[in-house]
Amino acid sequence: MPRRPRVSPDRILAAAALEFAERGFAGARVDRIARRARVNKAMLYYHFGSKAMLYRALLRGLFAQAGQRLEAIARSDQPPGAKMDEAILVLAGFLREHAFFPAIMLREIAEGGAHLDRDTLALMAVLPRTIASIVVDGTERGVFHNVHPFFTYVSLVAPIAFYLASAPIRTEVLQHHLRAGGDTTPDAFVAHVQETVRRMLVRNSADLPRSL
Amino acid sequence: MPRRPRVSPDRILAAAALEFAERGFAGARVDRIARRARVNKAMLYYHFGSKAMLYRALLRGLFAQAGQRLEAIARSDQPPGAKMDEAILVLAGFLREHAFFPAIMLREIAEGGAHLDRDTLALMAVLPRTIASIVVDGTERGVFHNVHPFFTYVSLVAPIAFYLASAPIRTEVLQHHLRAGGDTTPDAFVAHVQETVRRMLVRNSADLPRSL
DNA sequence: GTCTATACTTCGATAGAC
DNA sequence: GTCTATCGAAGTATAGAC
Repeated sequence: MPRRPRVSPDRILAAAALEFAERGFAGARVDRIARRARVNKAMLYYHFGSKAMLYRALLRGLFAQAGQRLEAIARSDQPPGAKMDEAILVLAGFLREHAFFPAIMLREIAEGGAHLDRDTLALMAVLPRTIASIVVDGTERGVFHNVHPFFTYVSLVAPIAFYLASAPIRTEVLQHHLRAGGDTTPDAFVAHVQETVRRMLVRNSADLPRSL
Repeated sequence: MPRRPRVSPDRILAAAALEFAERGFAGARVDRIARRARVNKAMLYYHFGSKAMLYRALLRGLFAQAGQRLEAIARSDQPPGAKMDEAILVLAGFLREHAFFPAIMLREIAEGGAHLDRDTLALMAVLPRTIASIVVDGTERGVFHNVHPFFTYVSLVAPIAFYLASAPIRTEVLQHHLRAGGDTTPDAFVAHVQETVRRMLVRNSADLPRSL
């Protein structure tokens, strides 16, 4: 059973990810994507049909994978607090593995989903729903403080995406000697978000790690 | 002393704000901005020189105003905890007054400051620096837990900008019956961020409001 | 300061050979 | 499946009259 050649589409998707992250949907140039993928433009259209379809194919893959990882954690057999800790770690890990993804997320929020179809939107909605399910579970079991499930999602995904996507502008600001941000590492920031969410959700201070 | 006519430039800036927020720098169309401002394109170029200069003029004004409001709070005579509470309220208030601003902020982070000059970058950097100064002050006075000042800034600005900018996509998701987010209000979300940051910064649980 | 008409460029997409 | 060449639309910017 001969498998279809996957190398060309995959290289195009990888190139598109970089281009869309750096320039946004409107700013991305199909010629540049093709060149970066070392494929000619006609090939790109042959595989994906249009710029918009290429964009959606990219986002579907990204959100599907991220959603699956989070859902696995939600299904796992751990106390809610541990699930939340791991969810933050895994989501941040996914965004760091795909360094172009944070910028695309921020842009897509700002864009209001203008270039997305129903399917892609549905895959995107898995993320907040999964985090919300962990929050609801913890609240019902009485181990979490009563916090709005969707607010919890925003409180963790926004800082992570914002922090990771802001690396270029922080470098820019540093080069101009404007000093805002200082020295930080992604590891430290993810730990900070975990700690923040723990403090946000904890019921009694006895459960808090270290010194509150 | 005759003052120059400010109505045309102001209308152009207002129209540009909407266009850049909805479509981003690359997606924005100068024709559309001119039409929305009810001036012809030549007028726009007469006042602002180019699309990029118009964009920068808009961002300078926005960040200058926002920065001034935050700095006034930092200078005020209040305990650090009250300053932080008010800083969040005022920053969120500013973003809500200028409903197009959150989307522009997210886009500019993703863009890596590509269309900004040194001046605009400097005005932008005032925001994290001012929040950081409040955190450092509170930590030195011993009323705040030792949290990274820049992390604190990201932890409050990112959720607020993300939440406010996500209104269109949340509406979109709701219309497709995908249910993620549910019923929320900006007021409730801002209160949530205040509470989150309080819990993040508080030293002893006795200082925590309500039941922790 | 304000307008119309247009020059010049870039971009998404496709035709058609192999 | 892969390529070259190119079309037509859309975009930024400006010339030049008033």
